[in-house]
Amino acid sequence: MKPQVETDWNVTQQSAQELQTRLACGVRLVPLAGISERLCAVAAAERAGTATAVALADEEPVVIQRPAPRPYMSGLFIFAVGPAIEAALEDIELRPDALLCLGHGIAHPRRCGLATHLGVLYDIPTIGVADRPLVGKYEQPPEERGAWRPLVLEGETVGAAVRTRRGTRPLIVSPGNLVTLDDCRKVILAWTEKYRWPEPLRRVRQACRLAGDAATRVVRGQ
DNA sequence: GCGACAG
DNA sequence: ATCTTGTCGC
Repeated sequence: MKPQVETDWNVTQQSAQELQTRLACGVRLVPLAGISERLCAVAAAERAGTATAVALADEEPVVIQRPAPRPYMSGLFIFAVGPAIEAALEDIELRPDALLCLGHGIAHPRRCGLATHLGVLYDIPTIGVADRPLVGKYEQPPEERGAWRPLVLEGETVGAAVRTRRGTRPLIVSPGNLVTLDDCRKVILAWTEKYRWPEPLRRVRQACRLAGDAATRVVRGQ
């Protein structure tokens, strides 16, 4: 799949932030049509100037590495890994019903985290899932799987802390684009069983870490 | 002003 | 993310 818009990833911090503010206006938090059978999970990371992106729609994950336009910065995650993600998604032939993204959606200082950014670029439903909040506050949900509490930023609910498994910290989910917060909770629980992370995200996270570590060893010359 | 700060 | 320490489930 290809984005609707061509992006210049080599931009200054200020224009990157301005782009985020602009893209946030294009977000539509409407209910996901039907049950999303065909999901695509996406994970990315930057290390030592190299961005690694992994996309998984079928059995085999697509692993891509590209030079990072800029180092990772909190709040500007996608500007470190954008080219790698675009390359990985280009190898996904069949357009998925939704993108499950490692990172935040609207739970972001400018309401435009990685999941939201991708959702607007590709005009596709996206859900952001993260280990912890970037911004916002939540109360601890009960221990039962499925329990949740809203993630509140500036008086607005921008996501949810969802207990996907007993005895583990909740995951932070937020709408990216073309989904509701209810959709996010529903999808995350539907794809979680034994582990804290939804299975597709578990796989792309692991593949991303393995590939990233390997690339770092090459850079170091080991 | 200072700390916090997705991967 | 990565590292370290402590706890818990199999």
